[in-house]
Amino acid sequence: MAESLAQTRGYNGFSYADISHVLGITKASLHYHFPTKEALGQALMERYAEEFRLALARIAETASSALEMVERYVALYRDVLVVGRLCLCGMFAAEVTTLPPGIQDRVRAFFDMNEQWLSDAFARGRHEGTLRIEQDAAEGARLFMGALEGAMLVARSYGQPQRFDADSRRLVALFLGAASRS
Amino acid sequence: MAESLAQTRGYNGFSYADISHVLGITKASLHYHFPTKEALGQALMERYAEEFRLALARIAETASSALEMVERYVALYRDVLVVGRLCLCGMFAAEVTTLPPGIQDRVRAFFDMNEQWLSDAFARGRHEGTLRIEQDAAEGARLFMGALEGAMLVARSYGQPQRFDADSRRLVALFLGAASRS
DNA sequence: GTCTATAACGAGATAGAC
DNA sequence: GTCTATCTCGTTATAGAC
Repeated sequence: MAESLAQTRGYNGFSYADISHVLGITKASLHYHFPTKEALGQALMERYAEEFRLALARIAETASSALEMVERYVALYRDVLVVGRLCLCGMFAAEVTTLPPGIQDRVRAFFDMNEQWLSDAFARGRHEGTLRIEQDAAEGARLFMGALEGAMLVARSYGQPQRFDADSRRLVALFLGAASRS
Repeated sequence: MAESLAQTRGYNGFSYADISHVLGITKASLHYHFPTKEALGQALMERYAEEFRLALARIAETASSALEMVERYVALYRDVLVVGRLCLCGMFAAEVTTLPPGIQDRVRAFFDMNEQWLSDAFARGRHEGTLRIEQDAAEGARLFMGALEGAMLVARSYGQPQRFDADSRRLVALFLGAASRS
């Protein structure tokens, strides 16, 4: 599928021919659905962001603590890493200078959404008394998201998801923890 | 220059033609110096890693504290970000599945070198009593390096190096700080 | 070492039949 | 919607003159 190829090889690393082989249809048929590669890239980003948005909403509704929210957030990333992919937006962010502007905008919008959600999670942690870090929740959210993207990037280049696990555990522990045992 | 193009657009985002235009020579002449793109990519990685190695050695020799080591390490990354580039290895890490194996190896070797150096810096911080984090220095080094790579990636997609500055300041503060004022 | 010229291939994209 | 056929362009790479 196109999404998988984009997350594995990047926007400049896959072609209409690659997708058509996997799907068993011709390039011309693909162009019927997505006239240009820009349109294809936009559709990919749109769907990816929408599914991620839904997943985050589900977590926010059902999680019983800020810690659980963040741990399940990390698991979303881990799930794509273990199958050899990167976050689609992390991948596109690396290639951003070569992307059509319409796709660049969507990359930033995805990051914005993630930062907002994490910011809410950390604010909840503060309310619960489990936030370990004194700082502004929004600023912490940026650091956290960037650190996760980087941890994925490096871990995948080694083919070792465990590297991501170690990093993400430490990272979560830095931000949130059990309430003080008083 | 080829290095700049690779750090800005990625391995799959530049061509012999791009470089030849910038250098004012023909593609054929470029092929005389670098017969294949794989050879060109390897040469790029080799030089980048060697210059980084020298820069790190200089810092380790002249820095007067672990905090200064790490701050100057962060400045190395910042310097490439402010001119719109990524760390060459961060970029290549995103494209790693599309790279010739000989280049993949060098990407990992670069990360290994960075982790080792940071690990030494944190060990020094522990010796000085400025290490804030209880953990294994090597594990902290991985988290730190990955977080910096990710912070660059995200900051550049916004065209805002200040994002990187905010993240890196927080990150450094998490790991190292002034000695307790006792 | 650098050039012109060209090969060989894959990319994104279109026309038009079915 | 999917196909065959084709186009145009950019890519890596080579041959051979200067």
